[in-house]
Amino acid sequence: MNVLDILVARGFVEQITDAEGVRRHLENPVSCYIGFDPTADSLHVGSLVPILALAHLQRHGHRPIVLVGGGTGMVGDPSGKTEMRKLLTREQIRRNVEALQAQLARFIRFEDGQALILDNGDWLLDLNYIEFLRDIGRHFSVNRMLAAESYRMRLETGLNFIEFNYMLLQAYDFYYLASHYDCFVQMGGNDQWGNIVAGIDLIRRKMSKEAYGITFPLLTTATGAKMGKTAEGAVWLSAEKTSPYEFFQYWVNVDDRDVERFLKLYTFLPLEEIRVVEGLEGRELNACKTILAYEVTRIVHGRQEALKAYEGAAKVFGRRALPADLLPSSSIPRDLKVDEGAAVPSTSVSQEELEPGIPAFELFARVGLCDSKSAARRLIQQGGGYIDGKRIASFDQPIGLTDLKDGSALLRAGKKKVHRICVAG
RNA sequence: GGAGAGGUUCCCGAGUGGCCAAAGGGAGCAGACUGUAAAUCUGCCGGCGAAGCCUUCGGAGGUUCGAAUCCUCCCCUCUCCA
Repeated sequence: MNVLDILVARGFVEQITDAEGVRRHLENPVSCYIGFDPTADSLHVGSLVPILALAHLQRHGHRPIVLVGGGTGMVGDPSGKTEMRKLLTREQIRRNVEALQAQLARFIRFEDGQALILDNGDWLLDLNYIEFLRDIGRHFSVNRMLAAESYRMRLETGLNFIEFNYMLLQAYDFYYLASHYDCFVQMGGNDQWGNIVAGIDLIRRKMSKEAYGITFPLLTTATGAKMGKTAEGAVWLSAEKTSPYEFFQYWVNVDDRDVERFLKLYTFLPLEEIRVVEGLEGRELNACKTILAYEVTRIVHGRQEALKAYEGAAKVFGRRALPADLLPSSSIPRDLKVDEGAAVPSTSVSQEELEPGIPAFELFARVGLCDSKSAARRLIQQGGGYIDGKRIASFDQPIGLTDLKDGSALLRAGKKKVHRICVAG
């Protein structure tokens, strides 16, 4: 089966420059690249679709090229954005590039040249301006660029020259990879369409060769929110920025309507198995969400962490039966025994402090369950503060040794946020 | 460079001397209802133990008993002109 068909079937494809051409091109092992912006020191859930697309490609014998934008990051892509991004310093970009490279290695095998990871800073940073203008710039029609959909929003609010230039740089990247690495396929988010097409045009003019582009849908959740955004901000792939437990919870809490779509996109479970989900409704979907969460967490953080997160959730919210015939390819343990010390965040408090007791609202603020003491007070006054499942009656109720069983207690804010406290030492 | 418009609390956006911690909407949070879902309804939504106090309306000064609101300078954005 052609990878393209798989990508289409799993919902990865929004637009293709030339479906037949791409299919033919992918008959043989080829290279295929996606660029990642080094705007932060970690990727987030939004990057998962491109990453997994490359992983699928690799499974089908193609060679993924991951391009980290150490050069383009200096400029900033205006595509589809309302505002200009802050310019990062070279130093920040260098650090981010390194972090992203390490992260990407978790998803794609780079050994023995099965995949490449490149930094476009290597060829962009030393470009000679005049030469670049004469070689590359002359192939671009400003009229056409101005008409590009990706710039439209910015044409309304304002666009400066450095950003306007971005398209040339990305087109040049594609051309560079085509000529140096024999890579004629670029993929990216749908907002990259204009940049990708620009590269294809450049390759045609400079090399008289055909290149191809595939774009992914820009995902939003069923409620219309951007994928991977929560109140706390982005859901990151790095365990330091978003703990595996939080990450797991993000997926458990997806909207019913998103379950099937996400299983196809974010897991490697076979499509035939996922099809079963279509017939499920209501609470029946909960087991699917658990498996979805487990699978994605496993792909991102590894099996150990995924298990810990699953156990932690089971401990807080109770176990849920997972039918043996539901998504059987998943390696999730279906007879989970909940262990002590599962992945619930915890804080230890000294004996001396617990002796007299700490006012509940202070404790909630201190362990990070609430942003401030005021917020904690409001929470508890509204009946959203619990200790070991019992609602805390007043915000300044002291929490002391007598409230702890076996030296620990489970604090809960609202329905989903929990934190364990235990006696220090 | 010239002319004009504007920068308000997470976002959008009112407010043009005291009644402003600042309308309204969105987001978010809690409660009810549930299924760790959605929708709906109710409450909350700068900080500080409360009365009260402290910090906030691009930045720095100034006028005033009192400023987000008036004045000066500066920074930034947009529109039109060159």
